[in-house]
Amino acid sequence: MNPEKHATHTSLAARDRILRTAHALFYRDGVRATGIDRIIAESGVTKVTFYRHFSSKNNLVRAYLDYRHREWISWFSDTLARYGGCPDAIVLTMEEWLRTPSYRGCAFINSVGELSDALPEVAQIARNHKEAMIAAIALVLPAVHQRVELARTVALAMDGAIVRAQFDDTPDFALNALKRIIKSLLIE
Amino acid sequence: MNPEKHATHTSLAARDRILRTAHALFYRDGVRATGIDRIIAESGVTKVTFYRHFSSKNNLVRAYLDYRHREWISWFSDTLARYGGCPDAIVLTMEEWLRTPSYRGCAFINSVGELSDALPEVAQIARNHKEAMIAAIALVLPAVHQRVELARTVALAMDGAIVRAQFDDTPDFALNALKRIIKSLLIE
DNA sequence: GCCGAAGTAGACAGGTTTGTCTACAATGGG
DNA sequence: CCCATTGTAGACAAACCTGTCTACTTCGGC
Repeated sequence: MNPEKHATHTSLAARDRILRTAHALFYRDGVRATGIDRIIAESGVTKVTFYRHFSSKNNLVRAYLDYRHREWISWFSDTLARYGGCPDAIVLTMEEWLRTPSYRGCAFINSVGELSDALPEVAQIARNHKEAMIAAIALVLPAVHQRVELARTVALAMDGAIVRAQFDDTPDFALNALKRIIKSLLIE
Repeated sequence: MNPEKHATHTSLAARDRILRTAHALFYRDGVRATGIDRIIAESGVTKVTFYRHFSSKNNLVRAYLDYRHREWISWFSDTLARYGGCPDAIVLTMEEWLRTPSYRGCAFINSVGELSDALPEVAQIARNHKEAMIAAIALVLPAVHQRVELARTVALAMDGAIVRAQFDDTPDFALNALKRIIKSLLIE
């Protein structure tokens, strides 16, 4: 009855392949620009298999955003810790991300711009994602009071750097500006 | 020979109606989500008329971004001046924009996310737009040296506020965070 | 008054989109 | 060992996309 419990390893592999392919294509080319047929062909399944796992493209988009959220947040938390879990870790972690060759901005910001009318809950999904990002940031900030409010402000500057690095040739300016803003906020 | 010189007032009206309709729909619903047929129907022209003015959808998109750029920059400069042309005018101008009911974020950030592969020059168009925005900001900042560099940093924070306000219910947090960042940057 | 530019209505081509359908094979747990 | 689940291949429907085409009208400048 419960598909989660009855899923075999082969079915998990098929579902997983679809989700990974969708993630790669949706993130790289955009959700609207990517057709179901393309995802089906590149993940090596058939249409029936696909529609048995995801009853519609919108459901696949929801699964993609959920998958992206979990992957990105765990990568972000781990990388902040790897760089020492101090305020400086923020810019270093961002630098590592923004210099990734496959970097194409924030999947959630991009999806809100693309889908706000077609998939209304995407705004709420984006808010949840940013809230988790803010919580991770707060952990590496000094324990001033209103630490979460400070983390929110830092997160807003990060979003500015994220979109700026998306259309600049190099992320250098975005990273320098972010560093300057964080330093300035922490001096007070 | 020169279509600019031979254009009659009726033809200008038709071209203008198409451009305004395209602007409204592209900005509200996104470029990929808006079909040519819809723009044609809502601007009250026929397909032949449309394709006489814009030889392809991509050309219409370019014209839309150019139109948006000129309109937005002149509104932004005027509004900064209207609020006194001082640093405080930045947040007040942003507040006026972000509280507009039709607010849907920055047309250029949205277009980069949607079209970066389909229309490669959109990244350059976005950079040009932000450069003009930075120049307008610099005019209201105190005449410190490196004023333009300061304006660039302020612009990055504005971009953060722009995307944040796009998926929040109210722009209150984005505006407060922006105010805090600008104040902090100007204290030094 | 003629001619070119710009307008009208609407059919059409060729491609792409999402989603359904039939028919059949493999496989693993009760 | 049987049967539900999951998989395969591929045709199909119905809508939508961009762009072209024919055929006719309106209007302004030379």
